[in-house]
Amino acid sequence: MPCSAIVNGRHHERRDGALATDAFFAAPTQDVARGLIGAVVRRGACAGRIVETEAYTDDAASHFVTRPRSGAPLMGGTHARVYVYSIYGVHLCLNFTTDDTGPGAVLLRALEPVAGLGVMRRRRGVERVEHLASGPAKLARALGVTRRLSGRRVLEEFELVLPSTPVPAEATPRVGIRQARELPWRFVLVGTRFASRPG
DNA sequence: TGGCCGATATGCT
DNA sequence: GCATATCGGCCAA
Repeated sequence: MPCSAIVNGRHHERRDGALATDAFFAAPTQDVARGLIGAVVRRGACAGRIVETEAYTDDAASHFVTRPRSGAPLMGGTHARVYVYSIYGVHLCLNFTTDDTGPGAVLLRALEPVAGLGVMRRRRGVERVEHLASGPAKLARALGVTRRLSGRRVLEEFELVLPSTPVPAEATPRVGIRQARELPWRFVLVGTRFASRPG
């Protein structure tokens, strides 16, 4: 979705922002989670605006702690890598690893679909656009994520365009966890209809 | 090797 | 709002 900045000799407003770099993911995990709100992530024909994320570090709910064999190596040893995990047997969830000084990953929880809606509908088996990627496992399925992506470099598997103008986001407790519920490390785009649940 | 639990989704009341 | 399918990952034994 790149668009030229110059048309007919005049500068037009840029709708797209900067492409993310590996350095973007080296920052503290909460900053990366917050910074991804409003970004557009693309994989193949499918793209969506990120409207909900969560940060995980070395807290008690983090896979760095609860999955020391499968999750910790990526969360603790890398940034700008894909971390895919399975949950409840039949679901996959998509994370990007963060923080070049310690363990961290951001869970992508919901997208506002912007391209490839037909492919997403086929993969998900639902019609309503609000339901295509309104949850972490729905999102992973809509984008065609597989376990084989885990460990790959994020920017080799996805195109990621960061917002060009500030985007309002709200911080809330994370969803579906029992430990560390008090930490406000879930970020939701203000006013979106595409989150897994209200802010 | 068995048992428990989970960063969920879906369908039904 | 609530029940439950389903199985990978982990650990105790």
